Amino acid sequence: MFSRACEYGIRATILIATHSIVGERVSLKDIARKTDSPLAFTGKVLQQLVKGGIVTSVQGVNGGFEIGRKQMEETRLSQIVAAIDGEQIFRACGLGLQECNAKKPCPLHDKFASIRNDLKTMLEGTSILDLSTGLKDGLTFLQR
Amino acid sequence: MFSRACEYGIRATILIATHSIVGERVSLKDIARKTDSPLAFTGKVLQQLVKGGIVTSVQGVNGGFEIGRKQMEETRLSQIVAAIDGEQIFRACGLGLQECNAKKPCPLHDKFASIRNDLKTMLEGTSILDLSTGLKDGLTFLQR
DNA sequence: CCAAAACAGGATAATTTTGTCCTGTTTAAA
DNA sequence: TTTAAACAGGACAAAATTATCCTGTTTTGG
Repeated sequence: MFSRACEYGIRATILIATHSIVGERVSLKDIARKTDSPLAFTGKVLQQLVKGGIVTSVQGVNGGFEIGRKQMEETRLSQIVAAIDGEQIFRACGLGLQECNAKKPCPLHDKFASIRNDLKTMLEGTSILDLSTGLKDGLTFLQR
Repeated sequence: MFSRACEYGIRATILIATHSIVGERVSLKDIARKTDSPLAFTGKVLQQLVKGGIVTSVQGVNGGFEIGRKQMEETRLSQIVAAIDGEQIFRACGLGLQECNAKKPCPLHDKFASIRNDLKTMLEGTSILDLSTGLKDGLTFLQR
């Protein structure tokens, strides 16, 4: 569904948020360890998220990644996905046709568009904060 | 969503069905042309579909691919996807965790499972014949 | 029988994705 | 001021996916 890079990015962002909630920064090293992700590669993904304005990075000793309270409330999962995988997943034809629309639909168009739209709605309706609270309370997990 | 290979496979199968409905076979050459797919690669995908029992191939002059009436009624889109991309898409965690379930869910588990299940239901409820009739009647398309 | 059409399948190549390594810069603390 | 922690980013490597090429086998029609 999502690329590896995107999965790592979402996991990293959720972890960062749970730390930011209690006023802490997280280092890439800790992110990689706590989300079971390859360190250097996750670093690249985080660079994309910083550029995309999803999370903030602080260099130097005691640096790391963080995300503001308002940001975690307002940022939607759809934005993380878009920042890493692009908008393709929200628009693309299920059968890979470049020009597939209501006027000239592929055989799966209607049924696929319905699912794709449900996915879009779900991703747009889910904030980083939504995903982080369960993790912070030990109800959800980011490993294995 | 689906791999390229899978998209080609679905498009090929639908095209084969529209020809089989009127008692014709289609050659790989025609399939590639009419579905805008790379010939040799599509050939490989079709080999998988033949092995998977989705379509039948006939060698020699006047050979090609075909699919029986009963097969096209009974075969579900989910089976094509499974034959090429595997069952991953029906089971996998949205965040890529290997062990994500109701007992130990990722933060997105419930919301993602719901969408994934809708997709599964849709694919299992759609037959090759369903997809082929619109194409045969000129209401849907497989190119561009 | 022979030629040509057509699928099967191995080998190889190109591209994309995933992943690692190394060097540089920033920054706080000792 | 020096050191070490930590992110940034370029270069490179590995793996997976996508795509092509070529040879072989099957089969029908002339």
